[in-house]
Amino acid sequence: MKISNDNTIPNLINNNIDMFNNEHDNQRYFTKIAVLNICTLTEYKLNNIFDYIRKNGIDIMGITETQKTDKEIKFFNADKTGYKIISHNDNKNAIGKGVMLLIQNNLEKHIFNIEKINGRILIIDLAFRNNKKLRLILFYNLANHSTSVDINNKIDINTHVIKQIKKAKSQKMEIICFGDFNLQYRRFKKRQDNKQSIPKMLKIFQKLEDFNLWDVHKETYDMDNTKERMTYFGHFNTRIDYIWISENLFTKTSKAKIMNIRDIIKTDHALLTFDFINEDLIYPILQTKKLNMTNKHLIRNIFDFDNTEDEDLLNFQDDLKKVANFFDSNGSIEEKWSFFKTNLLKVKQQHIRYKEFVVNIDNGKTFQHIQLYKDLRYIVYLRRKFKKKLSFEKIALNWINYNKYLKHLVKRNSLEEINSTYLLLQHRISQFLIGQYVKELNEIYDALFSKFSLNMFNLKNEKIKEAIDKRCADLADNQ
DNA sequence: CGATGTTCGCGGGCAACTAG
DNA sequence: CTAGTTGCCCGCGAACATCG
Repeated sequence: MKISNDNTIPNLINNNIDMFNNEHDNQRYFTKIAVLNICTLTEYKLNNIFDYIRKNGIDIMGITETQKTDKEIKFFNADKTGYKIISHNDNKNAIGKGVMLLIQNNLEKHIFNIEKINGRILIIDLAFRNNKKLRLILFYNLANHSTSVDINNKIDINTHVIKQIKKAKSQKMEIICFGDFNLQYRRFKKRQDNKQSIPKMLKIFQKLEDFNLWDVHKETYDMDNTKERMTYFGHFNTRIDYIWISENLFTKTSKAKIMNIRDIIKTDHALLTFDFINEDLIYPILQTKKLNMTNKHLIRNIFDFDNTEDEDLLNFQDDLKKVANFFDSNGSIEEKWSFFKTNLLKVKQQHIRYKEFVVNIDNGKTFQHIQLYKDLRYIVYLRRKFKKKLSFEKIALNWINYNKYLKHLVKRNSLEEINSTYLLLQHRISQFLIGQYVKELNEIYDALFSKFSLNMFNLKNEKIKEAIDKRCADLADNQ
């Protein structure tokens, strides 16, 4: 098991934020996710669920098999305080289908995209600061697969899910894929271990693993080596409910549980929960984008015939002739190309020396990516937030994080003259001093700007000098 | 929702001008 | 000479747009 070495430890900063909102102690630090097959939703059950999630501080709760239309759920008389309901079902034929998501109000406003498929899949995309995105995929698969039609439908649902995961991966989103899969991992594993062919239905597990998603409960309980924990208690007890999450989330997971809450809510499934440290996801420390240092110079290899020994050149020609005999002039253009790539290039690399050639990326065009410019933009961004009432409140709440970053920024640009300003020393900020804060931000801005323009000036001069030098060299060569 | 980019109108600052 | 007027430029922020 590979885990990246990001050992995020709870720190003082976040504890302070907790104190700020003293409602639930850990709420701000951990985000809790749960999923339950409700086995037909009723008004009574819904109220019980709300009661339960409020008590346990669950942020996002997935419910499967509601068997109720969106309208019916809308008119349930339930105390929804603090949460929003997003339900989805096939409104013509709601039986045996229906998924629903209960999401905390302060997370709900981060939603920027909702997709609903076949009354069985509910996809919700959330966006957070710093280009962090999270995709929730809640799904409830067909329960029976006795007929070939059912099997095909089941596979169809699976492919939908896989497609959406693929899309999310390509957009670098974190993924939580959870729900009642109605498929047993155990069966997949057995087939795989015995090197038997895997039924199409079960291939979804293969895909999930290929996408580097983790079955959080399997890993937490170490089910591969110990006894399996069941999630469904019917004629046979089986494990068919899962929460699969992307690697980054998995590394930040603190707890994962399979719980029996059947004495509170009547259903034949267990409740699955897990929580993760949300520090870098939902309440991040503000940062501007990091510079991509690896791409600063493009290194290309160029063959250097002039400096290659004569002997090697002769060998090269001999080998080339030998290889050329295998060339198929009737082949397609792709075949010819791959022939060239695999054979000729190989021979060339064997005999001919090559030198490294560094391609400089034009700095003038990439000035927007230098740290100084980013910092400059950051000040503008911060100043704007200060001036707006709503965003000011947000800043006030998270001031310690902003303050920390601002201090970093000042230090990074070694703006000594700014170091002792009022703004940087405050642990709390007051709305009555906004004018003062903006003034000080302007000071920082001015200092940064003068540095920036100096930088640009130097850069420009360098380029001019470069151009002149080059011309001189050309001139000398020509004479 | 958040990040980023773009457009556009407003007002301050400044210079040139003008009326008293 | 001075106080007020006009016109212009520029920077800023609000608002809008776009993407994911």
